[in-house]
Amino acid sequence: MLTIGQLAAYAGVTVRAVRHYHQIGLLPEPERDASGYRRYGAKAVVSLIKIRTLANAGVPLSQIGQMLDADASTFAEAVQRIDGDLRDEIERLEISRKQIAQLAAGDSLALQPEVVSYLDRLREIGVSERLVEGERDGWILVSARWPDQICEIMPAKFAQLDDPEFVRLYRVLSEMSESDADDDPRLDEVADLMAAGLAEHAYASGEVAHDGLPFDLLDALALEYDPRAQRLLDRIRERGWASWTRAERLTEPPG
Amino acid sequence: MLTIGQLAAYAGVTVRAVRHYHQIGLLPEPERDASGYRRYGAKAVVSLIKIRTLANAGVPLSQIGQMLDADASTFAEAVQRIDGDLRDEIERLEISRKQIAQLAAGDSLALQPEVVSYLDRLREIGVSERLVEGERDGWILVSARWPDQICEIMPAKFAQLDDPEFVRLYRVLSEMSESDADDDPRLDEVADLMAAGLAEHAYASGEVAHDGLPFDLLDALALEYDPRAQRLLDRIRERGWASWTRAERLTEPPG
DNA sequence: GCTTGACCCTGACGCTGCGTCAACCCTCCA
DNA sequence: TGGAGGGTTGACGCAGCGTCAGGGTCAAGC
Repeated sequence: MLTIGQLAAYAGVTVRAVRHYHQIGLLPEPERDASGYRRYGAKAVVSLIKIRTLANAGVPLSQIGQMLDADASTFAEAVQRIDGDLRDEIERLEISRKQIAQLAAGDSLALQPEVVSYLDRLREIGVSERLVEGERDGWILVSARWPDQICEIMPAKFAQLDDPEFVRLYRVLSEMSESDADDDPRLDEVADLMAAGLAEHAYASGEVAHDGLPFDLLDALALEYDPRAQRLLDRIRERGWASWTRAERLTEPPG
Repeated sequence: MLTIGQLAAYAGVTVRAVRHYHQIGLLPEPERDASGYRRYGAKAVVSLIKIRTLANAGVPLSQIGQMLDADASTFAEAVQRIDGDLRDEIERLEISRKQIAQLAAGDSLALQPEVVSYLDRLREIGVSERLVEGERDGWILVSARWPDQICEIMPAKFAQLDDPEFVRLYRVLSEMSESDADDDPRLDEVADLMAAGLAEHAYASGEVAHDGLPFDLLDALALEYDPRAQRLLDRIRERGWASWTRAERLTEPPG
């Protein structure tokens, strides 16, 4: 007769594992000797080895019991099912690996490569790191909800980079965000540039751009990054636009 | 301001998950409104999306916090580590799949194919299902501890199948195990056949066969399957052998 | 003003397969 | 006889939430 330690050693498992199998009813509790020790026979060793064989093959403990006393076809069925589960799990992990491989650079976190290179272009034209981070978070919001629209939106954004007025807009915004001044004299210039950009964009896209995008959230994000953005938002609204993120008119343009 | 439900919906996670991230300190607790509801701003949405991006990539929650405020090289390092973990996990599952693929037939549970075909051969020569099951469990014990020796042992076992005396031995054993008789007249014949087989085997292998094999366990297994085996064991010992499973002499043969 | 349904809150257990104490008992060997 | 190295039960811990239970709140319709 074997003690639990000998049994476990024979099957190559821990004592704790054996006791666990008892607890969940997978391995029957054996007789006890006078001092309360469990005493095992050879059949227990065989049972334990069978259990471990299935467990090593990825069968959940909860199903091993049924499988051990199933007929051949039921067994084969269960094997099929478990193999399918394993396949799914492997697939999930493969996807994870692909995803993590895309996380090489910091910016690419949750962003498509087009957006990453757009952000790099912003840096090249002299936009401050702070403003770029704000842009990045905005794009994270957009691409989280409308990942498919990103590739439709980006070409227009890249085109803007060739527009000297757009470049100037971003540079001035950069400087303003770096300064500590509460009320910057360049606010009106920036608002004019923005309004012009919005008008152009509205013309280009026929004012039907991207319904359902999280504009409120984008505005809120900007305000959280810099509360002074409220002043700019007010100026934009004075010029008849709903927000800088939205080519949508509140009022018709004069004339 | 967003409620927890809106936040969760935006990031595509459950409310429970968000609360969990609060609990483990991954996402900071936001302000509460007058009625105690959590109120979130846009930055929380961004944070949550970043968290989910890493989590979906297989990063453990416990490491996401550090990764989010790590510099590029630390981040890349962590990515490497996690990718390695994922690879290991996938490999483990692949092995599981291979193992489970080998469990197609019932007998092959924990047994190499050689053994399975040996058992099939036993069936072919008319050995009862009961005895085959006993053999099978014996081989499970042997191959659990000495899987590498199986391929050394099996050829000799297959050779025995061509020996008419061996075949007769197994057939008689079969019949005896099926009967209910407590004391079978054929015991002596069987013991003689066994002793002869053991002598042959001892000669063939030079009496040095397979030290450390679980002979006691094999004997015990047989006795558990059929306590009447004890009588047979006694007869074998009378003939000078330690056990039927062991080509080892207790006493020198007469003459 | 009252109900209804959809949210929100905290607290707690459940799942998987054991690892790892804690606190105590039993056996064997020097 | 004492200490090492077994054994016993009981309990918490792990990851990442799901899922109650037992409340309070909000907006809307009657």
